[in-house]
Amino acid sequence: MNLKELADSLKLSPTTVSRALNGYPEVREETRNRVMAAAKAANYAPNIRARRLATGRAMTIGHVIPLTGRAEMVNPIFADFLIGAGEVYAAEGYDLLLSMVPETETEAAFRQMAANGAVDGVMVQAPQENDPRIGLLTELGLPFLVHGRTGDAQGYNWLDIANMRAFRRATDFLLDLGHRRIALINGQETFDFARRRRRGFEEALAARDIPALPHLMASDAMTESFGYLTAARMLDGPNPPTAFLVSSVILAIGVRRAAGERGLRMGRDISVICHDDELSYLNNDVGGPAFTATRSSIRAAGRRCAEILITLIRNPDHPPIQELWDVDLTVGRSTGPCPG
Amino acid sequence: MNLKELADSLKLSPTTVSRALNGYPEVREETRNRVMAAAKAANYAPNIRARRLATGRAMTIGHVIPLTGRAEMVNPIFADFLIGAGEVYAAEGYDLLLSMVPETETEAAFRQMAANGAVDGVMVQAPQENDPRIGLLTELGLPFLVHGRTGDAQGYNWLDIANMRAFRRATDFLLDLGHRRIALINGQETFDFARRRRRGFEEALAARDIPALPHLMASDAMTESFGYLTAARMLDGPNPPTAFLVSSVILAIGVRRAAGERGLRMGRDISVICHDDELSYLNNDVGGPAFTATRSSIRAAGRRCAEILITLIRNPDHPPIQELWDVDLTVGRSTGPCPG
DNA sequence: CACATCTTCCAAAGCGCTTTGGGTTGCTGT
DNA sequence: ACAGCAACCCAAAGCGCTTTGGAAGATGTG
Repeated sequence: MNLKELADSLKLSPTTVSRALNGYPEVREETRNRVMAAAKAANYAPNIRARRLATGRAMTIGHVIPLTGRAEMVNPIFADFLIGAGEVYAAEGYDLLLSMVPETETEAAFRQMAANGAVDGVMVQAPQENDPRIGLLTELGLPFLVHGRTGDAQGYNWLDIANMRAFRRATDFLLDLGHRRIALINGQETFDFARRRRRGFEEALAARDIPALPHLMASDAMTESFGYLTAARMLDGPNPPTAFLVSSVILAIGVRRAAGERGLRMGRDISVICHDDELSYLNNDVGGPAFTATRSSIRAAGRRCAEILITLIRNPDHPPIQELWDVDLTVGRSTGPCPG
Repeated sequence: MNLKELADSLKLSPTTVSRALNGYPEVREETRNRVMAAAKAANYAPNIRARRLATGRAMTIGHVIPLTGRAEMVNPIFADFLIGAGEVYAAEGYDLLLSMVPETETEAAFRQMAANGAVDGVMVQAPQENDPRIGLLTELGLPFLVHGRTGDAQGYNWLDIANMRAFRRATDFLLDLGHRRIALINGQETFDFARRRRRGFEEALAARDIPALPHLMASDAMTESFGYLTAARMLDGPNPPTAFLVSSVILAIGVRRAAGERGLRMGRDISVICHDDELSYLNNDVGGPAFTATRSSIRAAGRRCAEILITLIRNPDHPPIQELWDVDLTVGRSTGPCPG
């Protein structure tokens, strides 16, 4: 059943039926009701491919996930972010086009998207230092929003959390508890967020004239095993840390495993603070927070990012939107005074 | 730049340019090369919306994720599955349309998709008992593939792992080690996979005349905290289990936390077997498997599911494809003989 | 009553591609 | 020299919708 058939069955023109269905005013209320009823009865839904061609809008937003071959940076995070964004897209009538491409082909993927009109805008996640995607998308004229930021953070749209401030605060918290040998287990420092976190960490130490110890700093993809192996190595080495600051709950779980195997009790023998993205399947709050954590819901970020991007798509001349979210520090059972 | 302009610039008809670009034989090799070169030089990409309308194919596959409000069942699993499927889609030229809808609206979402022609087929995940989606999609005539299966598993396309066999084998393994009080921490038993796993568990016990103990069986969304709370409750209660069989690594991490807090060493004081989906950020293999586990890569399943679905879309009259994957049991450090 | 103004509807022209159903041209064999 | 046949190319008709630019009829105005 298409528009023409529906119109014929109603003895109306396709024009009128289209207008009735889309809420235009030039149609009598009674006619509109007739049309609506007939459409519903016939289980009619306008062909979305034809509509997209006719309107010139794709009503689709693209998320391009670069596949790196290693544990995808995106993986632990992107599911929740996607769900948050997807909720908003659905509510606003946008489709979500998810594109997995080898990292080397992301530029081609974006060029393709811009040229073939598959999407009205794209979401950019996990920017790296001087991320080429930002310049490229600007050049292509495709509306985009960056979750995170990089470079001077000027002239493009982004939403980010205050990573540096969060990690500075977390470090101060550990220092106040008397810890001096604090380890940092970070995400890959090609990513901007990880660099900022490290800087927050280092600044807090520097402010108290405490040297950052290279053997107590590590960074890589945020997997449980990386957290485990790193913590194990540090704990077994000379001058082991008394506290860990780690960039995700997943890493923290690895740290907990290493500590547990060595008979170290978290919050007593050893302290751990992590960044908690509030992943739905890793709730840190049941029975009081297990980990002391800087926290910020990645799903909420996804929702807000979607809202902003849709605003930008609807208002092409909108000035850049930049939003910085502050981060809570929640005290849990994984931290305590420095022993000894 | 559109096809007509490109054709004009080449002094050819749109027909010929279209054919040249799409690899049809009725065009001289020399002409084809000229067209290709011009297209590349002009950075031309055919408008995908127009192409979709003209061909009648969406070249898009839909994944509908029902939002339940609680920790989405899909969440821990679906990211890896999606990545696997997405790789194949990208390679085959299909787009992935991801649709998050409140659970109550999934039927409407499918009807919409079928009527408006947004997708050529859909992937169905995590089927429940007598899942209404199967009947609905059959009725709508939309090609679909179920990851998992339900009911009599007849007459529709699915790919599943041998859940029952896996859990029966895992239970036998624990029984052989001398364990008699074995706890089952399962996913929500509205899902078919969880029911099968429970049956495997129960059959193994029944085969040795060991009663299944209701207070040692629990099922809910597979979050870390559910694993933790349940294990804690069981361990603190009367007749605590000496072994746990759990439905995911995430649950197992919760169990490990509960055990750790009680000073119980895994593999010595207590045994744990889990099902390992080989999530990329929860690698169980680093330094030898931490958990004894039944394992099957969810990402590989995603890849294969995508392949099958594409086959079905390309061959509408293909007889049902049903694929059952066997599951390995990997022995790790989390199991040992029953103490005492 | 003539004229302007809404209100309500429609015909037709796109949107940018694919595809059907021919036409030309040049070559072969007789 | 001419029919027969490939090889190569094109005009035009869709695909199913939206949207422009009226037209017809109803209503108000001086």
